[in-house]
Amino acid sequence: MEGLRHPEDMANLDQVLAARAASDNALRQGKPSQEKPSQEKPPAQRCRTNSRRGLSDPGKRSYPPVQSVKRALEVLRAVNRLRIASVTAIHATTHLPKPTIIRMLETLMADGYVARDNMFGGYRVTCRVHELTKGYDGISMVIEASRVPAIELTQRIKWPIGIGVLDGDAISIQFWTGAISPWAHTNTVLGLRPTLLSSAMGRAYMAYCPEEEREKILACLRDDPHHEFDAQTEADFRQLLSRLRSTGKAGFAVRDPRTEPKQMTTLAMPLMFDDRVLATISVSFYKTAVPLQNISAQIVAPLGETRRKIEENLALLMRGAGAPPVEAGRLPTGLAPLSPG
Amino acid sequence: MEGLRHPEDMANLDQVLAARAASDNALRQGKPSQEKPSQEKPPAQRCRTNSRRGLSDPGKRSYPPVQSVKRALEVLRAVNRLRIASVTAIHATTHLPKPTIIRMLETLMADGYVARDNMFGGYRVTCRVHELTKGYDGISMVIEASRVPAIELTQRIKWPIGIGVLDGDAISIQFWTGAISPWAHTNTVLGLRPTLLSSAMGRAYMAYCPEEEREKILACLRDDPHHEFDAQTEADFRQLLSRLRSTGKAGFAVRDPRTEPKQMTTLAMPLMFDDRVLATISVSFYKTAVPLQNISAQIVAPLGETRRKIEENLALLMRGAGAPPVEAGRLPTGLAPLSPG
DNA sequence: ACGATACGTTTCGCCCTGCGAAATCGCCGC
DNA sequence: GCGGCGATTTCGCAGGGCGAAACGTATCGT
Repeated sequence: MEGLRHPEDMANLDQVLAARAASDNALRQGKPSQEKPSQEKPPAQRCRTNSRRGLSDPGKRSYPPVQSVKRALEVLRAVNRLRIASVTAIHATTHLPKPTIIRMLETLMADGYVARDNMFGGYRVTCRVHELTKGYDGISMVIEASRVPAIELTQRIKWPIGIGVLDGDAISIQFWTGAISPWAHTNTVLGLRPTLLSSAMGRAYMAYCPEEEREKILACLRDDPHHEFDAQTEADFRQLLSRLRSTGKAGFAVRDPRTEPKQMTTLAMPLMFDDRVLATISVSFYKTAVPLQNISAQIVAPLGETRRKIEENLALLMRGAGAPPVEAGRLPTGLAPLSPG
Repeated sequence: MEGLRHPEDMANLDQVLAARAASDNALRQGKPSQEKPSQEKPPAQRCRTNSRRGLSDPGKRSYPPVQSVKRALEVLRAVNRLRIASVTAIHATTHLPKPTIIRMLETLMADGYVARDNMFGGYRVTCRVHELTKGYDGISMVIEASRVPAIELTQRIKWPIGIGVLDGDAISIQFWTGAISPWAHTNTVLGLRPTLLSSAMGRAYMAYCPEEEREKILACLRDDPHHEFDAQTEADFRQLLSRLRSTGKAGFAVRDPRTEPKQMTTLAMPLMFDDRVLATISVSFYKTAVPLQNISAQIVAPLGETRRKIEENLALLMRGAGAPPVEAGRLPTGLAPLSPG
């Protein structure tokens, strides 16, 4: 319930987050998150993508947004809304001057995003627009769904959280809250590719992905000489996985204690939609810092709750993403906004 | 087989069509489509969206494409391809100067299409990009799939073809080849909303749409006092529909002969994907021009063939449109192009 | 630890591109 | 064949966009 309400709301997600950036940074620096007179110019601490520091501060923008680009996107959005769009209709919704609208439409047509002719009497978008969207499903969506809950979890339990997705024969870590964890043990883990066999994330993935996929992956591991994946190893691994699955929906995987860093452990859960594992989420912590009997309460329970929130978000985003081509409303109207009646 | 091979190819569809524009226009004017020395300047006949003339001629562009817009879209496309994109990676694929890339990214971020932070170390697209795509499914896609085959059909049988989609309690005509038919009987039918009960398109839709949808629509017609839809009418209509369905997949609907224009008739088929009717296609012709015994060969057969082509295209486009979030390849790689190894 | 190196970001002044009011053009309906 | 509507084009001005070069801030190797 505290998650996202509606795909539309997602546009605000990062704004919400941005608003939280200050406190994130404060947290990182151990300062109490006291309010500071907002008029006083903050110490101009730019944050770059390659900075280990917290969030990017949304204030300072060296470049003002490029006007023509904003307008073009506005026009493209309008054509999407209108389905079959006339210049006047676009003008009515965007209030841009008509020459500008035509200029943008010409530009969009030149790149093939929009088509026009009198057989349908207006402008429409073409399948080319998918090029502008294709990359969203997958890691981008997972991050969008995970960002807020993962940050909250880190603020709560202090240990860094990671998110990873399947990438070939390994997990690829794509998100990591080490920047706001007081106890991050390393600079970054972004881009690392923990093993499917011995890492917590890999095990969580393999345990909960659909059987068909699991078999295909195992077959690949078997065939690839890079992996020492003999019959015994496979049998042991399969048993590990089935034991994991038998713990039910709330199960979590643990990193093979024989892997580095040995003074830490990692604990992972799958992030699922339907029966697929879209990604996995993990927490890493010093073994000595969390006594064994406290792990359930201090780690597993919060992580499970975070997982639930993320999966809720994912479900909403998936629904919004793969919008059904024909709405199932009462009697759908709006495919044809041109209708004269 | 002669249809579209691959969603990617669709970008060329309109170019292919555009190349055909000249002959379309020639056809319209009854001139033999003789080649004219291409150096000789054609009579500068601009074609506008609201023109009844054939296709828009792709040559003349009063405005050159807006550079910054093209670049911004290029950057957005690159971010989509890269999933998590660094400035350098974008630079490598686009060869745009880095300041330009950053300027565009800032602009895209200002509009919320792109997000950035160091927790995932780069830029990614957000769910907001759906605003740039949303309008494609539905009529835009149907037209994209139908345009070429419908035009070919018109050139072959000469009678005008119409494409319509469900719009509330009627069909809305969204595409019409009257502009290139020598025997178009009226200026335009775009935007007209033929009845579900008595029009050929409406009947074709109702006959072949999923039962659940049909019942819902019939219930709405029953409840809406605007329609005189008494029990007897409904019974007759249901019988008509079931008789239509019983003719199998190749069935076609005919316009109620009591509706105007009475000297013509209209004949329609559904355009289906899976078990849904995405649109309907129709031909209208003078009753006296096509003797009853010739209708099957001169109208139904060519229309059926066209329908098949369009449905093939639709299937390809639908597949490309609703791309599965996780590819089912051997072992999918590429969700994470950042992987260092 | 400390430079070396790589990468992200910003500055700044020139110049050209994009702007939009107004004019033009083509269709439609009368 | 005229008037009105909507699409498209013209054209001269000026502000927006451009990118080489400079500048911080990280990471990496030793």
